[in-house]
Amino acid sequence: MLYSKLFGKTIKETPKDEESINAKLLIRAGFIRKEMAGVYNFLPLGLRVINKISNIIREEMNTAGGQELLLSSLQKKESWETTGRWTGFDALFKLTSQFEKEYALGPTHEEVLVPIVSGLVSSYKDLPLYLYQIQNKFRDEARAKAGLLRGREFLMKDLYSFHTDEKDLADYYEKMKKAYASVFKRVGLDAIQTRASGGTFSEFSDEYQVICESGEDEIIYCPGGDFSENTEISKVAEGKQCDLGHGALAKVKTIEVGNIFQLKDKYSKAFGLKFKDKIGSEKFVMMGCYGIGVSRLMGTIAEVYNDEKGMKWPASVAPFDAQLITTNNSQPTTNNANKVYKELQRAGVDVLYDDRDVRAGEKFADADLIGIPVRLVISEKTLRQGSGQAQDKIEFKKRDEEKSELLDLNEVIKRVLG
RNA sequence: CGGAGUGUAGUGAACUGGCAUCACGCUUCGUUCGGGACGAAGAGACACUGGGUUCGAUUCCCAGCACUCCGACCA
Repeated sequence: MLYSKLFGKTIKETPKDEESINAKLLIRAGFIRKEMAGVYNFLPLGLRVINKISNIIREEMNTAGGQELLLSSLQKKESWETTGRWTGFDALFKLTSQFEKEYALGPTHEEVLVPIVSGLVSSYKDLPLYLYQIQNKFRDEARAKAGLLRGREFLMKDLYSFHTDEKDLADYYEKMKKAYASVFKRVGLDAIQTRASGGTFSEFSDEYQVICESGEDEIIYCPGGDFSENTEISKVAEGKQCDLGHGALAKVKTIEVGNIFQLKDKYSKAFGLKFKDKIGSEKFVMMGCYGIGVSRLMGTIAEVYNDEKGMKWPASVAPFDAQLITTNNSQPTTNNANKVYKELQRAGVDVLYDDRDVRAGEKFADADLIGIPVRLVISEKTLRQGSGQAQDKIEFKKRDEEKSELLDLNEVIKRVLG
């Protein structure tokens, strides 16, 4: 991609209507634009990150047997009345059409999915079943805040599992824990599995919490990794020694990036979702649900991976693999850079080539702000040795390191893709 | 939803009861060219909305709206 053609610009000043790091940086770097409080638009750079994250989640959900589908955002009132959540779900967006008909804008999808499953599942042979989607959710938050961290419209992955019995649900629940651990690890986050309130469904749920000052949750956890509880439910005191000898339990602020629940038969009962078991008796389907806030995850990564110059994306979710820069517009430099750009693309490197006619300093500053993990520079220096003899090198520098090296194209490709 | 703060050009800021100012960005020209360069010439604003006070309001007052933060809330 040529930078000169990329829709979206970096801005030098930090926007005055944003306080959170994630919103300030992502807006300045040209990833997102605010629509209104709690609602953001994703520009091409931002969408690339969203897609990278989404695809990692897809891979893990598919590995866990999930089938992707896409459910409606506009939902019928009757289903929400069936579950008692038309009035029972505080953050439910309700809208009235020009014909005075009322609808819900989906904050979650049990009310849509369960009736569909109910029509298609009737035997134990149809179970278990794992269905998920990645889709915009709407929640009428009393107060949206912190950029992408708490929005009124946000992207979420929600998977629903359907089982013949509690044992099977519990087994899958454990399997999902592994899938979740894998997702967060792959996107570069250290997410702590945390015991939390089960809401109206069950005694407990498990949350995935990332330690971050700007988070609105608080956990008490063992640094050794064998214990973590949300302080909303925890009765454990900070400073207490870990039972397994890992030291003192600590209290920290966190961002909740995922939450998994055992719904059991709550929605099956509401919608009459039953199946016939092997001996022909009818039973309610047991359910679990498993959510990851995709856009919140992006915001969390922005909160964690940055410095005073800008973003420092983990390679797995970066909008591009590498950013290519020239420091001048002389013919030899430009010709060489054009050639390198093509060869990188041919080798499968997703590269953002800053071909603008601006000074080097501006390109460097923008590259640091955008935060692509690898910066490649082509200049007089890389094309000529100290003795004046011609050479064909590329300066390779990682965003999160200070040192740079002069490398051959092949070595660059190897390092970027490796 | 309670409390506080802020609304002026695409962005960030200033000033003022009497023709609205600056920087960045943008357009054109020239000089520059490894860390947001320099010079010259331009374009760009119903000063959030509505009311009030006043000869005159962007400025003072009231109401509303929007955004941010704190709190409450967050299946």
